[in-house]
This record gives sequence, structure tokens and C-alpha cells, in this order.
Amino acid sequence: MAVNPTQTRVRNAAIRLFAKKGFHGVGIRELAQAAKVSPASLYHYIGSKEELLADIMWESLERLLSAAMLATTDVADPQEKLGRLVTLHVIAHAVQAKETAVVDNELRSLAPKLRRRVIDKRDAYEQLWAETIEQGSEAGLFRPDHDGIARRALLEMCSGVARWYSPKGEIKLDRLASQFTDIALRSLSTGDAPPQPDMDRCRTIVKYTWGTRV
Amino acid sequence: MAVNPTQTRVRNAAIRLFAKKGFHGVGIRELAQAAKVSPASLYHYIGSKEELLADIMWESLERLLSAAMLATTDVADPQEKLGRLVTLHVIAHAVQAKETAVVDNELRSLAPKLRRRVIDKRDAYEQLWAETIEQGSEAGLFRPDHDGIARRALLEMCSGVARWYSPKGEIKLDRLASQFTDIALRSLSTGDAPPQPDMDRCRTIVKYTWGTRV
DNA sequence: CCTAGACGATCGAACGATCGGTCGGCTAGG
DNA sequence: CCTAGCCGACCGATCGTTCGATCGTCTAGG
Repeated sequence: MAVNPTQTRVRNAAIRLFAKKGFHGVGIRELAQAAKVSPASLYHYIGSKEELLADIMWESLERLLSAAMLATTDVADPQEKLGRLVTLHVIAHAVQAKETAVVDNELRSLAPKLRRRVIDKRDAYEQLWAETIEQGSEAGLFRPDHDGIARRALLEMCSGVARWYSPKGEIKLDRLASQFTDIALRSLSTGDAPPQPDMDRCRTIVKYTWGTRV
Repeated sequence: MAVNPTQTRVRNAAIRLFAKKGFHGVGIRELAQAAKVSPASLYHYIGSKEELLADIMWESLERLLSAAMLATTDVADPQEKLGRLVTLHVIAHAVQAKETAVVDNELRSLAPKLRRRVIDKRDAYEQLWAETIEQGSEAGLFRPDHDGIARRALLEMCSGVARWYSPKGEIKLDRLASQFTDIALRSLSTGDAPPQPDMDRCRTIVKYTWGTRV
């Protein structure tokens, strides 16, 4: 992460503007103005506009992946694992909505080489979901016709949070997370009502990863 | 819809390119080349680049809305209604993936005036979902803590289909639609396994609205 | 039947503006 | 004196859009 204050301003301005207008909708002059530097000075902190985008996306995915791994290692129960994945994913997309929106929307703006790096990260993350759903299916706990459809459906549902949720609205974050977890587990489970995952553990990981109290 | 062949080429090229690269990622010259006209000739068929985008988005929503209204009028059972909404939404996002992706991603590229028109259309469509979920909740058939969360979660899940589904893949369209309907109804319903909605009716509407056999 | 003129479609060339990015030089603190 | 931070000025390229002219086709009047 950025330590230099100017670097932080640049990074934050880029996240905000890319999320609002899209990568190609933001010029470097506009970006420089938002970061309170001149267009020329901008290039002391970034390699290029595109590398800036790739860095933002990669770091966002890196945090999400590390949080998800922290939450699922040594957890045997697939329902508990999936519940934690959903909870963390939803919270991440709520408290880091702009970053995650950029990750979800701007892959196409990257040239093949940079895109590859980001996609690999994303695939590593989604692999966690795939394994968990597969384990649940094999254990007879989940009932999807097709694991891939279920994985995609749940991931898109949870990522969509970044597109509409506002922390300033009436919906509290823990209620959001618990209802999403409920929807996700209920839609996949074969048997009775699934339990809530270990929320305290998730809270700890969120605090550690994104520095946000939940 | 466009009747003039050149107009059709322009429209199709715009949909394809906007979906692939984003509105600001496509230049007029690139668009003209893809439509096999000169950049100047393009302006005999469009008012401006932005109006072209707005037209595409509005027409796509218009078709989706009319299809949804056709499918739900005079249907009393909220489960049947929601099942049909999900089925149509998923199929629309599968067979018209590019248009719907543009609708979902490019609202931000529209100036306020044009954006207003498109948002009004979208809200009219989502209102159908809201009413249906509300009816189900009041009838005791659905069990969400919060209707708004459920609506958004399901809409995002279904819209996400446009981002990953490929008709050329191994997943057949009717299987996709039925599994999504199953996930949606299962996640909301209070009681037993919900029935599948009237698939034949949905098929007929799809054929009528988008001209696609399912 | 011929022709004048209106018409829709098309395009080459160019407009001013903005794009992403570079360069040389200025300033301030160690 | 060195270096990191910063910036005004500028680069060639591309942006969305407009203009005037040229096509072929159709129609009305003589």
C-alpha cells in the first residue's frame, strides 16, 4: 500500500474516478486535479495510466484473496466455509465498493499482459469458492445441478452489492451480510436451515484486512 | 427497431463494441469501420454518439419490460410471478448478453438528461420485481428480512449471467434458466420446494420479444 | 420520352479540443 | 552539490463532430 501522502491521494482519486466514470472516461488531467498535483507530477507516482489501474485492481484482489484464505483454512465444514466466503465477499464489496467495482468492470481496459496478472489473481480467488462448493456437493450438503452455475450465480449476486449498497442507507452492514449468507446457503443446501458462520472470526479478518470496524 | 440495413449494421456494431470496450473505449472511427461506413456517414444515422448509446439502452429495457409485463399480468401467485420474472430475465441476459451488458454498465456514460429517461425505464421494470416480492412477503410465501435486499440480490445474480454465460458452452439455456429459478425461489420461500413456473409461456414470450428459439 | 430538380446516402477533409505522455528546469531540504 | 518533488510547456495522436460536394434514384412538368 502507499505510504507517501501524495501517492495515497493519487491512488484514492484514481479509485474514485475510475469507479464513477470508468477508466476511459477519466483523463489524466482530471485525475491530476483530483489528486491535487499537476499532470506532469502524476508521472512521478505512476508508470502509466494503465499500470495505475492494474495496480489498483491487483491489490484489491490480493486483499480479498488473503482475507478469504485466512477465513477458510482449517475449516472442514463446507457450509461454514461457504458462509464465511459469502460474508467476507459481501462486506468487502460494501466497505470497499469503489475498488471492487473497478475490479469487476475494468478488466477489459487492460492490455493482455497486465490483464493476465489480474485474471490469475481473480481465478485464484474464485478457485476457493469452487473447491468449497465442490466439497459441499460431494458431501451431499449442497444440491446444485451444476456447481459452476451455482458458483457464478452466487459470486455475481454478492459482487452486485458494490453497485447498489450505501453505508449511509437504512440497511446495516451486519444485516446485509447475514441475509446474503442466508440466501446463499439456503439456495444450495439440501437439508434444513443452515447455521450462520462464525461472524466474530469474519469481523476480525475484516478489521485486519481493510481496517474497517463492522 | 431499425429497418434500414445500414442502420442495422451501425446498431449492431455499436452494441458489440460498447459491450466489449465500453462507451468511452470506442471511437467514432472504429465504430464507423465496424459498421462499414465512413465516420461522416455515421451521422446520418445517429444524432450523436451518446444518443446512439441511449437509444440502444432504452430499446433493450423496453423489450425486457414488455416481456415481463406480458408474463406477469393476470398471474396471482407470487411464486409463479417471480419464477417467470427470473426465467425471462436470465434468458434475456443470456441471448441478448451484449445489449444487457451495455444497459448494466454504461448508465454512467450518459449525461443527466438522457440518463433520466433510461433510469425511469429501468425503475419501471424493477418495480415489477418489487411488487411481486412484496406480494409474496405479505402472503407469507417469502421470508426475507428486507424485501429490498432480496430484490437487489436476485436482480444482480440474474444480470450477472450476461457477464459469463456463453451459448456455445456446455450449459444449455433451459437448464440455466431452471436452475436460476430454483435458486431464486428456494432462497426466498418459507415453505416447501417451489414449483417451476410455466416454461412454455415464457418460451412463447421470448420468441415473440427477441425472436429467439429457446 | 426527356429533363430539371429534389432527395437520401455517402464521403474526404478538416475543425477545435482533448488525449496520454515527455522534457527540461525550478525549488527546497539534507 | 545532490536528489526528490513538482510543474509549465509542449509532443504527436486521436477525439467527436461538421461541412461541402458528389453520387444515384425518384418524381413532376413539358
